Amino acid sequence: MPKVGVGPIRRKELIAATISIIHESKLSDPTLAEISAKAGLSTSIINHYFQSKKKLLEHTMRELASSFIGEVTLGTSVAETPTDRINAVIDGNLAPSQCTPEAVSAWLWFWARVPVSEEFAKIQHACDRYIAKELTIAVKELIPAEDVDDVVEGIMATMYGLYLRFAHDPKKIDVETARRITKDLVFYRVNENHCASCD
Amino acid sequence: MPKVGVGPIRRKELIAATISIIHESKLSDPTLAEISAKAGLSTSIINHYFQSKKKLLEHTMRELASSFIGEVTLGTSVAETPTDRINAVIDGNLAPSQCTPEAVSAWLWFWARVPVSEEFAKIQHACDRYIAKELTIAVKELIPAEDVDDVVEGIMATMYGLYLRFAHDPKKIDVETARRITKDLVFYRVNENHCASCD
Amino acid sequence: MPKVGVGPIRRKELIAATISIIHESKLSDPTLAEISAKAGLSTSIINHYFQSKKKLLEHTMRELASSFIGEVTLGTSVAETPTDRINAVIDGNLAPSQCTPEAVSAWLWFWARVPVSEEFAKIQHACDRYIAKELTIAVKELIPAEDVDDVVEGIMATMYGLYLRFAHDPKKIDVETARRITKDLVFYRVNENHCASCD
Amino acid sequence: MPKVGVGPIRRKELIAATISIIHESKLSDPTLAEISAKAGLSTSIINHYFQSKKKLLEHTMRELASSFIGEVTLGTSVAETPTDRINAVIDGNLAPSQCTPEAVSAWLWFWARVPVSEEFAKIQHACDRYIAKELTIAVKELIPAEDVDDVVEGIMATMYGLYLRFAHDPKKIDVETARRITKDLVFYRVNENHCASCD
DNA sequence: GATGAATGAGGGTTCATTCAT
DNA sequence: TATGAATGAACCCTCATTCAT
Repeated sequence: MPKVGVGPIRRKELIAATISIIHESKLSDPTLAEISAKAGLSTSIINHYFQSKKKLLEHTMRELASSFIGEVTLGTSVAETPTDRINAVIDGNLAPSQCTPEAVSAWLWFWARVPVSEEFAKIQHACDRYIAKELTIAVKELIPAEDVDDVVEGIMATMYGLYLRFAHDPKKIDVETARRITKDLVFYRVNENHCASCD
Repeated sequence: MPKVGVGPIRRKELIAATISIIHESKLSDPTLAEISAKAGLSTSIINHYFQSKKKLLEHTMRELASSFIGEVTLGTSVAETPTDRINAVIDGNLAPSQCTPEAVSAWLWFWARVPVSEEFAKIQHACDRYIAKELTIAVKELIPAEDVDDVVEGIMATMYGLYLRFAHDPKKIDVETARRITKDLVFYRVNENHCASCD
Repeated sequence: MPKVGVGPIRRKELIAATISIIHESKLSDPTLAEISAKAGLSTSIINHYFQSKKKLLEHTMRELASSFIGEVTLGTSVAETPTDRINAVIDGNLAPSQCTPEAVSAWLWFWARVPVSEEFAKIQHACDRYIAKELTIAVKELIPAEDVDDVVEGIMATMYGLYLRFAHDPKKIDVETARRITKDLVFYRVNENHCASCD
Repeated sequence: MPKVGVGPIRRKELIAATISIIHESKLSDPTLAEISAKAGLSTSIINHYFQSKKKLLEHTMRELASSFIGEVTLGTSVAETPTDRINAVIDGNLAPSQCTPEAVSAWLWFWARVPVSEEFAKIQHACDRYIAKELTIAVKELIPAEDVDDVVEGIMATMYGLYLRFAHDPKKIDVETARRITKDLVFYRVNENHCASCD
């Protein structure tokens, strides 16, 4: 049983503090002073565990993305039908754990900084690719091949757009509503079952 | 004929420079030095025409929003059917003028700073309200009342989400694709005509 | 009859505005923007009539000193006895025109800037010399020669000190009180008449 | 034995440097660059130990006032007669430690900035009140009650006025002269012993 | 492992001044 | 005579980072 030093603990504390501060400071760039104060530690400790502020932020976003992908995978790995899989992706994207005010703030902050950091871009790209891949697998079994890309792109846009709206007005919509809105649009599009005129 | 001083001209130049710099500096916070250099003016001039950096940014975002709303109104004002109106809103949102790399960068930058500024929040809220109102007028003539809000929310989320995707990867999709993706989702949802099983 | 241009008028307006602003801005260094706004003129005009801010301030203080000396001279020129003369100096120093909140503020501001400006030092020195001279003329007729300098110095210190107290708390003492306080100390010192034990 | 960190030391150094610079720069507003250079430290360190320039200046003036009151109290606390007490106040006010060119410059600078700062006003008011109180205790045992306030006010004005004259011309008078001038005026006023006509 | 001391680069802002009109 | 446009120097302050302890 490997002895877990205090290092990993501190790192997690600092990452958590970073996300908190991004939210509390209303998406303004977090300062090391704020973060370390939140974690109850000294400023210097950040450069001790991470090498720089940049790397702390990158680790933070990697953590965020990791949790996000984990949440989605949890659902898709047990999906049996295309519909199941689509539902799983949507439920994972819009899972309660991903829609806390803190997480949503962090995501928006992150998205707006993607262009400034190679590393951020990589992380974001990986997330996108993963979700797109999962959705494509399912969607292409439901509609003609030439329509697949558009629909997948549309689904992702809708989910990301709902994040944006969460971030700007957390009280407006809740997780259930967001899931319903997304699925409503999607399944009208991909499922014959949902055609109003056929009911 | 009112004599137009050099003031309004400089203000427009500085606002244009601000948007350019936001894009060029890859969404990092623009500095006055960058902006004024871009405009070929001195740093001091910004505080001369605007009172502070904050106000310059607020004016910039107001300009952005103004142009955006203008573009949408241009279309909706001549729309005759609900379908026309929905198309107009989507076309306006995703108009070429609103989807230049610069504009998209500015919007994303803006969205991520909404929480830090009262003024930003007001501007963003006004835009949202306007688009939501226009869409609601049209959508409620097409589907049951209890579904209207969800669908409107969904349409807006999709459009905003596509902006996000534009911002992260400008080469991936173009204006026409974005419009098609949005309309595809929307009209499958609100129009009996588009039901696949009925064709 | 020499035609009086607008120049001298503007100069007086600007000097008056300077004194007002020194008082209103609570003794912080006045800016040209404040002064010209107060005078209802543009900033540039100051450098037009005076060559620089420095010179405007010097002219302002010269004006202040000039008015001060004038006030004192008005009284001393008609004084017939040493006592008259001393009274005249004190009444002139502490004349209502010299004890307005604005004037007192200007004097304190001025005193604290004497060391920074050659010109200021000259003006202040001239005032000092003049008052000292007038007082000496009178005092040396009342007390032994070897005591004169000390007493003159003491009188001047008392008057200047009262200015200070005016400036810090205008409501505390008024002109009449200030005059009485000064004369009380002085005449107990220089006049046998005021000895309490002799009454 | 409490370990004294480097903090208090630096703070004292910076306060001392501030007073020096006020004097050396001839009462113009000291800049952080000047102060920190004088202390042999970087500019940033000032905001590290004090939070702002404003606070540094407030601490400096508080220190100045503290030393001043300490000096006076040293004398008054052992005064046995009213005359002793008055002498003690005068000697304390005009103590060598309070009449160095640096201290006098700092006091004049301070007095001229009292109106701009709440904190400065508080400090100055406290000093005034303390000196007035001490003098009143003594004076009211020597002269009729209705005259006490005037005389106290006069003594204070004289002492403060002498500071002014020190500041403007350090070579003109020395501590001993200043003390003598003040006491001369005061004791002629409050003591029957000093009446010239009775000798 | 953890901290406080100290720094230096860079930012926004103020302000007197110059110049063309 | 008077002004608005424009500048550049100087200032305060923030903040990530380094280093010795």
